[in-house]
Amino acid sequence: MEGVAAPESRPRPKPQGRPQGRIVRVLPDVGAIRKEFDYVVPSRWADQVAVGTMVRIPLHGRRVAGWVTAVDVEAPEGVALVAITKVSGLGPAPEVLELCRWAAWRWSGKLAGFVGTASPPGVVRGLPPRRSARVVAQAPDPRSDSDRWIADAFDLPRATLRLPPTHDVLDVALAAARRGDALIICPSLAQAAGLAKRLRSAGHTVALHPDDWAVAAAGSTVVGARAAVFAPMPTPAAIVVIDEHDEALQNEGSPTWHARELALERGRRLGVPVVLTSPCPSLEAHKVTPVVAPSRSTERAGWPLVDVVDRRDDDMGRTGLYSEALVRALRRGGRVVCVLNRTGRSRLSACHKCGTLVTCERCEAAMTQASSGSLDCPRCLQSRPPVCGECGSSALRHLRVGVTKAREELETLLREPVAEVTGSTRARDLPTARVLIGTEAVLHQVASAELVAFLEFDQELTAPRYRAHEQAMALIVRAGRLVGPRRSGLDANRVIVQTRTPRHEVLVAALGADPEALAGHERDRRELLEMPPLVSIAVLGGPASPAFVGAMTASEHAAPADLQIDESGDGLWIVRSADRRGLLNLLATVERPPGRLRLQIDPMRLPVR
DNA sequence: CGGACAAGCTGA
DNA sequence: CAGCTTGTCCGG
Repeated sequence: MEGVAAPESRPRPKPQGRPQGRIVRVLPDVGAIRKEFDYVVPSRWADQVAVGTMVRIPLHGRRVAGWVTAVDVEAPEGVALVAITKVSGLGPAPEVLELCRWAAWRWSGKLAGFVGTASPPGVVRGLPPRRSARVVAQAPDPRSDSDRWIADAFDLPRATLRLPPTHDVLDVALAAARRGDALIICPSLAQAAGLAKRLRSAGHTVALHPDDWAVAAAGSTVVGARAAVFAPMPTPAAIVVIDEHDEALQNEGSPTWHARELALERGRRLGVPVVLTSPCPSLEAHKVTPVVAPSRSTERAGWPLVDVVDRRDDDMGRTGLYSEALVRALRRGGRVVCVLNRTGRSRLSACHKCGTLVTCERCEAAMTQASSGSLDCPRCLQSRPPVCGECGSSALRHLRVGVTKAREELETLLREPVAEVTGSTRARDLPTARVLIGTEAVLHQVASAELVAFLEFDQELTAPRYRAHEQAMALIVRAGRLVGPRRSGLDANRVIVQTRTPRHEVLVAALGADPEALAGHERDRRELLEMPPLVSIAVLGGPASPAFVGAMTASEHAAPADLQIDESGDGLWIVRSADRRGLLNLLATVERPPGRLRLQIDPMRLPVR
């Protein structure tokens, strides 16, 4: 990309009648400004500005940062141009800038936000020389026979590789890097750093995004988390998205951009293959790529052993969270991880004496008990000591216990220390106890285990979120990576799932190592319920949303014929259409009313009515 | 975003 | 009506 290359001087036609110098268009790095402005470049810097260059500009009495988005533009009539005050350094190349423009349209976001994500974390004045030693990288893949199907996926313009949970993704990364400079996107930076290290051991020059921005811009394989989809790459040869089903690939805040979709778009524009990997491909991946899978036997071999414990006939009042089958398994040796997706001590309690449900005296919502013991109302944030509101007794029965209480119960049951792992536990100071318990965060913290037990999986299966089934499957996949591939034997590593719905399609698919079966069911359901990806949804919020919805319905711009607008209470509006392009174009063209408007396109979580 | 400027409000 | 607050506009 010329825009990124180190500046070199070459003759340019002198602009006529404008002795001040070249004129460039600049996008200011100021949140609320969507406009671009024209500036003069003093002649001493003329050779240093290209599309993407980061500059400082005077704007309305102050100096702000910005990006050059066009050079040698036609000067606007009747406006006295001001000069840029500084050339700060290199920024995203034109190719990435265009990708940012597309992203701003696709997720109704601000261009400056995306360009900022695509820019280096510090000032980059020049690029390091490209390192070309790739001797080891050219070595043949020792596993090329069994992994032929992986390399073959790169011969398609785009594909989803259904890689079993315990299959090493390094094989895919190597297959990509063998083709040249590869862009490899992982769900987390920690995963990216680990993969980068292993690729380097294999002889590849690897830039870890965003820290090694300049190395990437000079030309190398790039590994990073979701923002790496904007990494500078002069000569990309392939793009890989690892675990495309992982929610971490979508930006949590607004705009809700998704690295999978950006990777597909970037690959299409560059004409390079995009390979998504996942043990349980999302419906989004199914919709836009062919799914390439190994043989059934290879796939089965890469899934964990899953045991489903049917709790329908259990006396749960007596056994609580721990079935007899589970307790037997927990008592066997080895590291054990229990997962219960409820924080605190209890989510629902009743008085032990009078039986009254513990509710908030102000709003009557069920109160939750935190680890500290205090009762908190999740709705109106009232708080009170743990006593019955009716009779004042301090003896409470926990009807839906949280992790804190579950840990105490398990410790009593096993007569050995049980440690609670929370989201804030640092990986290096993981408790040394054999038995760990926590919310799903524990699956991110622990690297391996002999047993992973989901104490109450129905909560995941019935969660009021439209992606609940895919999310539940992703939890089993994650657990499977801790216990490893299936082996025979009574004491083999396994995932245990306690449930009252043992024939649930998620569990059937996990038991049979057959994620495709789940995808079929899920597609039908999403179609019926009009949920993404079969329709596109925009969630509008903020004080300006009623005015915006009004402007949308009154707009003479062609709206999609099936446009559907619903108010969901709490000031949110849900706008739906199966015609995504039409919906996005409408959102982009409707005049923005003054005031704050929050816009989320196809968010991971929808407000449920 | 944040400065400029206008229009509105308060107190004497 | 000065002096201040609040709102709206707009940037090259």
